[in-house]
Formats: sequence, structure tokens, C-alpha cells
Amino acid sequence: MTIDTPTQTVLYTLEQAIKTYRRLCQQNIDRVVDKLTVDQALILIVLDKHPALSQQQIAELVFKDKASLTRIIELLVQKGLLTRGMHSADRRKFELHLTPQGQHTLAQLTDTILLNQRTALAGLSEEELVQFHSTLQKIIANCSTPAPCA
Amino acid sequence: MTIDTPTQTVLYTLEQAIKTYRRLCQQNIDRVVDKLTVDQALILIVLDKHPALSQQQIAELVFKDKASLTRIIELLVQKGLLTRGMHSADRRKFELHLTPQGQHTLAQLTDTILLNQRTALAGLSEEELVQFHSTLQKIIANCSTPAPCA
DNA sequence: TATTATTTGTTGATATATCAACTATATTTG
DNA sequence: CAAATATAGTTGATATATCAACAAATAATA
Repeated sequence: MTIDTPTQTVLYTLEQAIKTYRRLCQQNIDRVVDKLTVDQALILIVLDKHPALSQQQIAELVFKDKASLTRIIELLVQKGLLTRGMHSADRRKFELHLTPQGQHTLAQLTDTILLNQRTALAGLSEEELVQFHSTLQKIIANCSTPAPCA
Repeated sequence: MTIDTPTQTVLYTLEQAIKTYRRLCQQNIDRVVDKLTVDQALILIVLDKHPALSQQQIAELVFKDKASLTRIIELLVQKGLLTRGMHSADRRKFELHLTPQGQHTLAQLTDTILLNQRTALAGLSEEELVQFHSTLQKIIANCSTPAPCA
């Protein structure tokens, strides 16, 4: 189609890039494990790396809502990939641990995760990536700034 | 928090940027119109610019599923911002038109849309934007390529 | 210590994303 | 023209995003 972009800006392209990337990720995940979403995989990765974090902290880390975290974790527990136990110090919190099956699933995903990243960033120079990251950070800062006038 | 990013790559930052930008957009939309989502606003904009497009074509244009389009359009019709009439040539399709109220809502959004874009991209040089866009296009192309090996 | 305020996580409601199945209509083809 | 195929859009199921209201537990304070 030869229709110009709706917003005429790169932000439209940004949206497209994320969607295309997530689609690639899901396709590659589907090849190695059954019925696991990109977001569920992400939470498995984060929980493995940072087992001491609370749900709230994980939510912040991956830019998700705590409500979303509750539901994703519930699904992971249902699938037998995660256990949710009492927290010793703070009874409001839970202790989250990957089950052996969760560890196994994660192990199967390791190569996929790398593949996804390498595929998406193929042919980009280190310098280009640094510049790209810098621009993204500027955009994030711009959008995070509290609005100038109420 | 001093925790490194989960994926160690810019793709994580990309996700963060989109989320932060969408949040900004929603906040600014909330200031001028009542109960309208970012996606609904986007569809209004696109329909106004391209009134002849089918739902399918609009879906492709904004990288959404046709099922999502059906539902978003339904909500816009419910809100009285859009009419859905018979298509003269092809009875599978619909003719979508903004109502006067839809036009009015869109007019109220015009400044907001510009504000969102300007806010997000403030302080970025033309050259930086061109480079940024180029990198995004490369990532999209990388992710769109059918996987090398099955 | 009793009260108040804050924090952690859950739940409900609504919107969107994705996939698959489905209907109705058009188009192609034999 | 009839049958097969393709296309447009809808609907159902499930997952996630967001917001608000909420319960339970903890922390702060008077």
C-alpha cells in the first residue's frame, strides 16, 4: 500500500518494530516449548535471575502492572513452572521459585532468547546500537517528564 | 533499582519507550476528551484521512488484527463517533464515516496529537531522527524475514 | 499502644492482541 | 452456470494492560 503513515513520525515505526519483534519471539518460542507466551517467558527469565524480588519489583523491572504480574504468575503456577510460597519476613509477599520443570523450560528457551536478539539486531553495528539506545532513552525521558501545565 | 536489564539489549529499552509514550498519549487525550483510548483515537485519525479503506486495510495500516479492528470500531460506533453503513459495491464490506460528533472529537484531539509527538521527540535533531528511523526499519526487516532454518 | 497511613497483592471491569473457527459474499475455474 | 476458492468481517477463547476498589499486613505516628 502506498499510504503514508498515520502519524508521520518515527513513533509509528517504533510501534511497528515492537510488534514485529514480539511476533518473531513468539514464533521462535513456539518452536521449542508448548503454550508459553513471550511475557510468561520473560517472567521466568527475570525470576530466575532475581529470585528475591517481590512481584511489585518484578513488575517495575519489566514495565508491567502489578495486576498483570499477578495473572502471569498465576498461569505459570498453573503450568507447574513456578511455586508460590509464604514469605518468611513479610506475610504480604510470596516467595517465588522456579520448579524443576520451570528450570527445564527456561533451559530450553536460552538459545531462543539469544536467537531472537541476534535476529532482530543482525547487521547493526555496535555504534549504531549505542546511538539507537541513546535516542530511545531520550524519548523515554521526554515522555516521563511530568506534563508542563496542569 | 540497580538491576541490569533482563535481556541486556536495546529491545528491552524499545519496549519501555513504547509503553512510556503510550502512557503520555493517554494522559494527554484524557485532558481533552472523555473516555477515549489511544487506539480509538488512532482509528479515528486514520478513518478521517482514509475514509475509503476497508477494515482489513486499516488493520494493516496500523498493525492491528482485523479482529481488534472490529471491536474498536464497534466501540466507536457505540460512542456515536462513527457510522457503519452498507458498502455499495461489496456487501461484505462497510462504509465507515465519522459522525459530526466524531469530527468534533477529532478536532479536539488535533493539538494533542501534535503535542504528544513533539513532547516525545523534543530535543532530537533531524539527523538523529533519520538515523533512528533507519535503525528501526532494519530491525523490522530483520524480524520480518522468515526464519533461516526450521 | 491505638490509630492512621502505607505497602503488597488480588480482583473486577473494560480494552486490546492473537489465533482459530465461522458466515456471508465475491471471485475463480472447470 | 456450478463448484471450488478466496476475501471481509464477526465471534469465541485466552492472555495481557490499565484503572480502581479492596483485603491483609506492615510501618509510622500521635
